[in-house]
Amino acid sequence: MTESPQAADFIRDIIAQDLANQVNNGRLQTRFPPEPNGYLHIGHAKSICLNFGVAAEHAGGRCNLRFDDTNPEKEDVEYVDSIQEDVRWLGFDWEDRKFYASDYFAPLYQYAEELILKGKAYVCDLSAAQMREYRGTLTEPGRNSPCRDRSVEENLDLFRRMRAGEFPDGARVLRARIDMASPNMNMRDPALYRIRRVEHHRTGNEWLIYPTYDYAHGISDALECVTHSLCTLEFEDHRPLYDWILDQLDLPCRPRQIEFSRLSLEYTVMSKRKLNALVQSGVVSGWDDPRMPTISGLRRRGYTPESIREFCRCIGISKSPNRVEHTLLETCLRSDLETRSPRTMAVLRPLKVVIDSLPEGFEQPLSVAVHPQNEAMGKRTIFLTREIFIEQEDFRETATKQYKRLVAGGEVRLRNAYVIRCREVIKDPASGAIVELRCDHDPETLNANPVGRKVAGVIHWVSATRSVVGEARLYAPLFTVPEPDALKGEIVEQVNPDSVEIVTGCRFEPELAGAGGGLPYQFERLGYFHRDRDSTPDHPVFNRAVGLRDVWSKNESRG
RNA sequence: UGGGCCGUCGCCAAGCGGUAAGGCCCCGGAUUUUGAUUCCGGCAUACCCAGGUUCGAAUCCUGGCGGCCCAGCCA
Repeated sequence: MTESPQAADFIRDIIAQDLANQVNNGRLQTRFPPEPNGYLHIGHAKSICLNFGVAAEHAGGRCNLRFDDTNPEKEDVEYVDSIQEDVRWLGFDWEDRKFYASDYFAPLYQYAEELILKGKAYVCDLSAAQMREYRGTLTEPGRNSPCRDRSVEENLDLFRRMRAGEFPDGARVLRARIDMASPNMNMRDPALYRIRRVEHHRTGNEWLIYPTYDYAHGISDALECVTHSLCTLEFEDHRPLYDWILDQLDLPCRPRQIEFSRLSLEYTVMSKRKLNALVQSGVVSGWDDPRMPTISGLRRRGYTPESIREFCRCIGISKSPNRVEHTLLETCLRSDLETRSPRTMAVLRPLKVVIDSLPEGFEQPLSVAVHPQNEAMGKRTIFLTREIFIEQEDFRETATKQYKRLVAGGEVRLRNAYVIRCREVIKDPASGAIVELRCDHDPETLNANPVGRKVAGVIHWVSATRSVVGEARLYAPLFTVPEPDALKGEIVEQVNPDSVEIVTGCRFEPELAGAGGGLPYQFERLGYFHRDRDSTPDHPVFNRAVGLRDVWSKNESRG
C-alpha cells in the first residue's frame, strides 16, 4: 500500500528540537519496553510505531527492544517469544539491541547500595499493610516509617542480608528516602526493591530481591543511553521519581521521559488483565483468536502489518483522551488489500442453479483477472458448468426495483460470465424453501452487454463441480457496546455471544483448497478473507478479516 | 477533596497572536461485469464556558465547568 507520510506530533517536535540543539550530542535513542506478561495488542503497536518509527526518521536514530522483566511472578518466556515475533512481523528491527532489565540486575544492585550510602534509601520493616497506612491518602500526607532514620551502616547491612536471603518474602523492602508529605503519592518513599523467592525466567534463582519498575526503568534507560523515553500518560506522575533517581546517581546518560495517551478502540478492551481473563476463561480460543485486538489476533484475522502501521499513522500521537472508531482500523485494512489482494469468487450460502440452456456435462474455461485493476497480477481460470451455485441472498422471488440481483423471471449477470434469466423456482414441497433455480443463459453476453436492454445486477457464483467445500468464519465485535471498559461485572460475561458465526458448506474456487497463508483474498462482493491455520488440504477455513463497504444493505435495512 | 494531565466537527488530529489543515465517518453526484474501487462536490462564522488584554485570540491572562490518571512490595 502507499503508506501516508508521517505527520509531526508533539513528541517528534520535541525530538527534532533536541536534535537541532545538540542535546545528547545529537543522538537519538528510543526503546520499546514491553513487560513479558502477555501478548502485544494494537495499543502496543502504537508505541512500537512511535519508538521504532521516530528512530528510523533520523539518521543514526536507534530503537532498542527491552523486556521490562522486573517482576518474575507474572512473566514468562512464552511472552518474550511472542513479543519478538509480533514486533518483527510489524516490520521493525532492533538489530543486535535486544535487552532485558534483568541484564542490569547487578548494576542496579550496586546503584542501590550507592543510594543507601548517600542516605537516599533505607530498608523498611513495615508490612505491606502498614506501608499503606503510613502512606496517607490523596488529601492527607503520609507519616515517616519508623525505619526511615536508620544508619547507613545498618541499611547497608540489612540490604545485603535481604539479598543473601536472610529474611522471608515481603519482610522488608528497600525504599527511596524522598518525602512522605509529597502531594505526589509516588514520591512518598516508594519501594525500590522487594524480596521475592520466585524463579526468574532468565536469571533463575540467582536473585531473591527484585527491583521495582520505578527504580529499574530510568536506570535501564540511562545504561542504554536512551535519549527519549516514551511512555503512556499514566506514568506522568512517575516522572518526578524517574528524574529523582537519575539525579542521585552518576550515570553515563540522561534520558528524558515524555508521555502520550494510550490507544482505546471502540467495542474492545485493551488491558492485558482483561485480555488475559478472556483467554483464561476460554470465551476466546486464545491470544490469537481473530476477535482479539492482539497483534497475533489481528494477524490471524487477516490484518497486514502495513494496514496496522497505517492505522497508527492515522490516529496520531497526542495527550488527549481518545477512543478510536473501529471503522478506521477497517478502512486501513480495506485500503491496503484493495490494491493488492487477489480476487476470487466464493459462495458462502449456496443456492443451486441449473442452466438448462447448457448441455449436460458442459464445461467452459474462462480466463479472468486476478485483480481487475492490476493486470500485472495475471489471470486465473474458472469453469462455467451447467450446475452452479449462487449466494442465497442474491435471489428473491419478488423484489422492489432497488434490488439489482436475480428475481423470478428476471435477468442478472454472472460475474465474469454470461447473463442468465431465471425461468423457474423449484421449492421443497414440504417446507416451501427454495432449493433450486432453473435458468437460461444468453450466449451473446460473454464480455459483451446484451443489446436492447440493460442488466444492472452482477452476482458472483461458483461451479458446482469445479469447486471445493469449506468453512467461513464471520466476526463481529467482541463487545456490543462501544465502551466495554465501562461495563459492570465480569468482563468475560459481557462478551458478544454472536461475535463469531461459523458458516459451513461454503463453496470456493478449487485453488483455495491449497492456498498458502499469504495475503488475504478478496471474495468478490463479500470482503477480504484470510486462510485460517485450522484449514486442512480438503477443508479450507477462511476468516473474514473485514467486509467490503456495503451501502446497499445499510440503506435497505434502514428502509 | 491533594497532585498531575486533558478539553478544536460524530471519531482521530493540525494549529504555538493575523482571521479554523488533513484523515475517518457521513451526505450528494459521475464512472463501473465487485451495490466494491476510483473520481468529483458538500460537511466547525467556529475552537468546554464566562470575563479580560489586543487593531486582531482556538492561540495570552483570570475565573469557572467537564473528563482521565495516582493511595501495588504491578508495569
